[in-house]
Amino acid sequence: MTLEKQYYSEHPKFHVALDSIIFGFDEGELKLLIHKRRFEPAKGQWSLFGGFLKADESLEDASNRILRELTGLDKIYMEELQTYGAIGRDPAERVISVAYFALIPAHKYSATFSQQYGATWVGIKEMPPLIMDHDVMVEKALIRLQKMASSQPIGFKLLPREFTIPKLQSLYEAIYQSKLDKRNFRKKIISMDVLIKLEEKDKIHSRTGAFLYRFDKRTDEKLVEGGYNFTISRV
Amino acid sequence: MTLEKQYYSEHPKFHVALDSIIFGFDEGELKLLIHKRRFEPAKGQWSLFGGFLKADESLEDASNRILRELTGLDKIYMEELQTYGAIGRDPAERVISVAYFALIPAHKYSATFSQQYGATWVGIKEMPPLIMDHDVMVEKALIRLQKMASSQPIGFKLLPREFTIPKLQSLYEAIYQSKLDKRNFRKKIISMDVLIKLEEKDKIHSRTGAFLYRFDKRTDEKLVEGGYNFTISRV
DNA sequence: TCAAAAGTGTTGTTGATACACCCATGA
DNA sequence: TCATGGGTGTATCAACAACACTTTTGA
Repeated sequence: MTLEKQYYSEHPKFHVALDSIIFGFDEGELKLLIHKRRFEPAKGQWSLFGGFLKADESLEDASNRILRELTGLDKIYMEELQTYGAIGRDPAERVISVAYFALIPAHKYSATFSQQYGATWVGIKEMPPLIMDHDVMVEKALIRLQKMASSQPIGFKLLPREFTIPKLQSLYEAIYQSKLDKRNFRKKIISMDVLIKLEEKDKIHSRTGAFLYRFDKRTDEKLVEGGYNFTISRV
Repeated sequence: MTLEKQYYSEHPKFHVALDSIIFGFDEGELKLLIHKRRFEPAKGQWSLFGGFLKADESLEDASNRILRELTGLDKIYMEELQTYGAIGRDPAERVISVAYFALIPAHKYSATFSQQYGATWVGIKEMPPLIMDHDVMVEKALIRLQKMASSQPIGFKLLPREFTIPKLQSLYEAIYQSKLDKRNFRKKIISMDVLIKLEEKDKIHSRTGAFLYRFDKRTDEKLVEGGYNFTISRV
């Protein structure tokens, strides 16, 4: 045994898990993907999706694996939220859990996966209590999402490729949980130069019909990089 | 063996470590506290301070322990930066490392501790290469510090209790790594209502002497809570 | 007397807010 | 014809950026 092995082996090892706070936007509401836990402890209670870290994968790989298994989607936007390591957080055994925060375009999410894992979308306003410290994670993720929404164009990650300005506004309203002034919203978002106006209108969601837009990927990337200040007066 | 034990035990365990990115401000420069590693692998190379998580402590406790052992200081400002878990990051063994970002008032830091652990302050501009992924951690911490400086009054955590406005400005300049306009800086910081002007002047650092100020803890807390926008034109 | 740093105000510009009416459409 | 939601413009105000000279003092 080498010196470093000796040294390292003096120290305890821990289970390392991952938990995913998965946001989606649908029916004008910000939603969270959760399920009923399938094993003890707390079997049957509402929980975030998660899993244990495997020996041959990095944390990001593991988190991506969980998202892929669950949604069938790849290239989902994901970032680390925080790592939770309180001693009694898992009543069964000590587990260090790395929480990841993900944004998925809900319209792409196939319901077949949903059934397989018992996944359920719940509106964040109607969210049931979750197990362990999962509620704390969600609260922190929501704050992160709000900050993110005010510093980079976020709609890209949560909306379908084509969308109307009223839809985009309702996304921001769902994230901020407050109403916005539609004239100021439109003025601001257009001045940012990230939207490409299309010819067609969406006639499904209103009688008048609203013009469809697309995000301009190039501008979006520039804005993400530089960061900017997206403030819209809340009403 | 209970069901949950059985389930949990199917999964591998990992060493969990902590690394601290410790910033201080001294001699007009933003500095980082590092040392030469005392064991293999990479013995003798520059490294962040860190240590392994113990079975009976939470992550925050462990990070606080490391800071206390190292600096003799308690109640240091500290927050999680990110968790690093790439497979080959530690060449000896797989280690999941939670990086913490800390701000210490460098004037309180006693040199005796420094000797015991071989701690060395290095200016971030003159930083030597660090082991493993520690450089990446520092880079991320610096960006975090810059964002933090533009959204809450940060001087509180890095300066002595009494300081002059030119000192405070030089702290911001060190963080942003660019010069600021002193009239605009003064105007902005005073309008924020966090400073209490004292009677005395600091005559050590200049001939004219500059008035001393103190932070108003109450206002500071309000601003931290609400967040604000601290933008000063960079020159 | 001079070098070095502290301190001080104004103006132009930009961006945010507040706010009300008309239009298009399908039921 | 009416209810619903889409779309548009302006005036006020607050905040930021740019910018140069005087004062104090110790060496």
